[in-house]
Amino acid sequence: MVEAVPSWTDDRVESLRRLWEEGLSASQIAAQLGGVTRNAVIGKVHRLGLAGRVKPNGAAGQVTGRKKSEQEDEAAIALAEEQTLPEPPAVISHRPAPNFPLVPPPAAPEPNGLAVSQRVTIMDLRESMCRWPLGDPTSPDFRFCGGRAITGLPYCTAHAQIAYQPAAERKRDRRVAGVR
DNA sequence: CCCTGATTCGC
DNA sequence: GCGAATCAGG
Repeated sequence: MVEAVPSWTDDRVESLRRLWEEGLSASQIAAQLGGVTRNAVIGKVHRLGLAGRVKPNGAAGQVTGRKKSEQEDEAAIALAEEQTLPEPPAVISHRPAPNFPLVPPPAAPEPNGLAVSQRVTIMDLRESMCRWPLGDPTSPDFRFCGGRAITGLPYCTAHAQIAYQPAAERKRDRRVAGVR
């Protein structure tokens, strides 16, 4: 099933607006919307006149003035242990993945040429590594995707798109109130 | 190197 | 209008 590339439907623009205002970076928004690049997001944001956020926001982005080395390593492990099961970021406005497949996803678009299945154990999990679960968490064979996660998100671009699929399009006519 | 948004410009 | 390429910066 090859879904046509969505455009900037009212739905998506709505999400874009909210996510942007919530302080997510363009790349993060792009990952969640899927089908668009951060450039597309930025371009749209400007066209919408949303550019210029008063909130630089480094929280969801990079850690400013932080020594990232061992610390982040432990942080990643702690994070992983704490959430062996998938956790939907609070910023998600749609719905998180209904269920996580216990098998690797099909081929995922990786423009960066990253390996799709760079599975790693919890011990090798590092910050900025995709934490998409693979297998039974109680099994010794349990692994994480391990690909390069989008900064601020627990998954790589491929898994982020699977995890954050936009809610089914509302086909219910809601134009009763305002047809325009 | 990783990332950020801003801008340009061909489509 | 759209978004890749590019720019300028952290």
